[in-house]
Amino acid sequence: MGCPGALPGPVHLVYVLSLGRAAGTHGRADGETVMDEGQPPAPPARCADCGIRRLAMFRPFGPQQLAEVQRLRSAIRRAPPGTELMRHSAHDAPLMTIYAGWAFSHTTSDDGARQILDFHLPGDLVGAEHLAVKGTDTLVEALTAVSACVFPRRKVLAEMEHNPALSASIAWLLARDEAMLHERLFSLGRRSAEERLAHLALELAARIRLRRRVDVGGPLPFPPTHRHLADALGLSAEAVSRAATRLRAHGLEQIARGVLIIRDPDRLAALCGWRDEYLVPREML
Amino acid sequence: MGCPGALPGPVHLVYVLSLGRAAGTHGRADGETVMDEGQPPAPPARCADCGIRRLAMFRPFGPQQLAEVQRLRSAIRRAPPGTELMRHSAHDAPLMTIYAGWAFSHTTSDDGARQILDFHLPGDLVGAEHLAVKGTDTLVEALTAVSACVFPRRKVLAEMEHNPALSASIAWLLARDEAMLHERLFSLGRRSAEERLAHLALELAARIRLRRRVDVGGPLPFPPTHRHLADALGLSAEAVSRAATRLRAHGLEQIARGVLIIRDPDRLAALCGWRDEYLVPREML
DNA sequence: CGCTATGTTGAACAGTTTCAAGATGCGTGG
DNA sequence: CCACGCATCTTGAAACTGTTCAACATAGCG
Repeated sequence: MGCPGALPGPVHLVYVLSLGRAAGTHGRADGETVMDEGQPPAPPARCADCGIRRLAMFRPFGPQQLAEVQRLRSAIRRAPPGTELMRHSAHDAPLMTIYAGWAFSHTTSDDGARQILDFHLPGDLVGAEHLAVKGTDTLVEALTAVSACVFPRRKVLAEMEHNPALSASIAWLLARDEAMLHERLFSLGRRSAEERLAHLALELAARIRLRRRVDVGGPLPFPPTHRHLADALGLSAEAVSRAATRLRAHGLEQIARGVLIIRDPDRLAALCGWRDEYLVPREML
Repeated sequence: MGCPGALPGPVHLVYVLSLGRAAGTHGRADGETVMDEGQPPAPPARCADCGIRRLAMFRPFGPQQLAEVQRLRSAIRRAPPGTELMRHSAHDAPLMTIYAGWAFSHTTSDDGARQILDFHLPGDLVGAEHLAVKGTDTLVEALTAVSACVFPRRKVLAEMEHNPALSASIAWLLARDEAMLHERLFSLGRRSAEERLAHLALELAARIRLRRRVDVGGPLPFPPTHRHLADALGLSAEAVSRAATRLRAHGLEQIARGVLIIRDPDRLAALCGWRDEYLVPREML
């Protein structure tokens, strides 16, 4: 999905993560919409040209499968921060793959409590969990300016019926999601505020690095505010602030102005019981 | 998986959920192991005879696909309560479908804190999330006496490559899991002890009823202890006890001696913001 | 330059944990 | 059938972690 496939190799995606320059947008397919509400770079017209495709989170796709996937794409969407990208309770909520920028899914209860369920980075497939069940009013919102490919639910389901590679790929991504959710569940259930923050920072750092394949110790783009982190971690924004202050004071990590710096990965990992196996793909056969 | 397929219809599965009489176990396929460590009823030899197959949580399977799935099964396992059924970190952790009894997955940190990630009821596929990524030391333990079908990971992966129905079915089950995890995440992040317990009780009651298709208001089998509930909800056993006492006093629900009674579904649902859409299958096309 | 969103810090409060003691229930063996 | 023993559940009181409310600081943006 979202132009999956191909083998890993040297990729320059820094511009995608940091919202730098825009990519070319010529030669669209028939019937494709481009909703241009923001400034992030739009994905290329042909999936084969898509840098995202090479990222580690996709299973290899052959050229003909890639072409089939590209036919499923119904639109390209660009949107500024804060835009509601998707409402899963809607009858025909589509699937999306983030091409550039960050988004997040969340649920809000009647009394206004918000729980962020996941952050979405470039290359992530969003909404696959709602292929099967209608979720409970989950919203996807752009955290930064975002560009994404849109795939209609019905088309994807129809294609899955006779395209094992697509089904397997989606199953694969869902499995990875589930592993991440298990870790998050452990955080909310059994870790202290400080440990939760440390763990989330390490997870997002690992996910960013899987995409960039560079700069292991350096500053990483990190758009979420304390409020976002609090709503993801089941805390108040004040608790996040205090936890962040303590981690910074101990020289472990630093979050400021949209940038995350992991200063002492080993002590951080020891603090929160971090292990990275759950993000690393398993050999499939 | 675990004999999926077929359309809903009148089914008598009370015995499976309550661990009553055993089913016949003749005519096994070649090379199939039967590990008999306990007393629960074993699944039938032929997937086509499997009552579980008819349950709502599976997508329809044709007869030939059913036969293919049956060929993947490597063993049948019966085990008493407390048995470690599976260790996901193991190199070749298999997949399992529960046929009778309850199980649960959990992770335990170095300092002994346990987080239960999910409960598994008859018909549930366990371990699919580890097809793609090696989880972080997740263990599956029998909560009651359990019988289950075992499928080797490699065989399933190989079959998925060219069997879209299987891939789609697994994607479907993973999607349902993810929706449940989202709800659980909301619980741990944003609900009080009382609300968490109410919500979990409603969810498990709904899942039991999806299998039994009977007895909507009556007593339901409910094996988890306060300790299990606490570890699933991110609470202490004492907090669960206090929450349960309050819910009972208000005439909302009652948990005692392995039996759950939902006394006032409407007020319970209002209390915790329960909605059932996330368990109900969406029309696929 | 000033507005607004975000981050920081303090103090009172609340919900949950922890520790502890006792009650209840259930299976086992006499 | 009853007595014992162990696991589970219940209840109380103190301690703790995080929440809430409030004031202020800082940064980014028009």
